[in-house]
Amino acid sequence: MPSTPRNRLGDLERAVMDELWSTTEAHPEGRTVREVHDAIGVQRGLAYTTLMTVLDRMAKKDLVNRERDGRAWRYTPASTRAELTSESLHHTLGELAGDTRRSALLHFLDESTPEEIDELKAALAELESRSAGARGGASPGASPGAGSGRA
Amino acid sequence: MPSTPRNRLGDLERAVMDELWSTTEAHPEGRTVREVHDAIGVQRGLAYTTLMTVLDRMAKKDLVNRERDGRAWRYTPASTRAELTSESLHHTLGELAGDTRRSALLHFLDESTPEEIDELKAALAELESRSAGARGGASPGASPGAGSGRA
DNA sequence: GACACCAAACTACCTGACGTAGTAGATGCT
DNA sequence: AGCATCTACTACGTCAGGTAGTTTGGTGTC
Repeated sequence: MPSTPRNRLGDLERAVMDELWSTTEAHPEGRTVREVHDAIGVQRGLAYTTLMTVLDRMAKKDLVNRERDGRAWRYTPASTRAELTSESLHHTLGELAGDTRRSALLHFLDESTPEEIDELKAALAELESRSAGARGGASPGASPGAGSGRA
Repeated sequence: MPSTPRNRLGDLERAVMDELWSTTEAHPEGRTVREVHDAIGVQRGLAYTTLMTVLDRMAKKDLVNRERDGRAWRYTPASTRAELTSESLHHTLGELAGDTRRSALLHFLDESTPEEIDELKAALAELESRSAGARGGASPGASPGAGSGRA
């Protein structure tokens, strides 16, 4: 479990997570500092050590995991983007009492696009069909088709 | 419109908003620094000027509005708790691509309590009944009775 | 009118997080 | 041994937030 807040990421931290997330399929073993630096640091004119420090801090915050690979570390995201987002949503809503939460949700939906609302409905339906399926013979683990494939 | 990010509040800022929110009905005119200090500053051992500074900053960030009352200012929340929460939710989800967002929502729902899910469904229903009502007059009865209970 | 009081304005300091990076030490390869 | 590369440690600037002191100006009072 996270040992430190790990809420709102900084800009570079966010960029690092994006980089790690977007390459987890291609590099399940994780990425080294060098690779991350090449991917996002060079174009920003950042020093190698900057990425090293940032990744080190992120590991301490349990935003990423790391594993030795020879003399280097390989970093992997500790959570998926979806998980982290979900966490953030819960965090935001968690401080509210039930009735206020209802009101906040209403506001939220009120300012959502039809697409977003459809996504939400789809997720709700998915959840329901899953729990319905669980009564007969569950197939856990398998995430929905949408999953992680990013643009 | 907000001139500054106004996302994530600090602890004291949050406490101040809570205080303002929880007393808007009793004090629609808003509260003075003195009152806020008495309400939440004294028990924390904070100086009067601390609350003054914090409220001043919050006004500059458009988190609160203020209005003269004799020589003092009266502070009122610039948004309801629900609005600010909704804003935060949008902000969190706004950075995601459609498919990732769906996945995030699914995760979110997955870790939500049945009550929370019911609240969400109620909000969705409320939204729908409202737009239906706009068309020709369905029965908007929907939610109100549901989860709210506590103070 | 002088004075005390109070609120506001201004200024300052500390701390923690983040972005940034240099230097030193360890390790492995040739 | 020499060199490259990686990690560890340290440091610094900046910004936001929490904290509070000092100064200024208005108001009521005697």
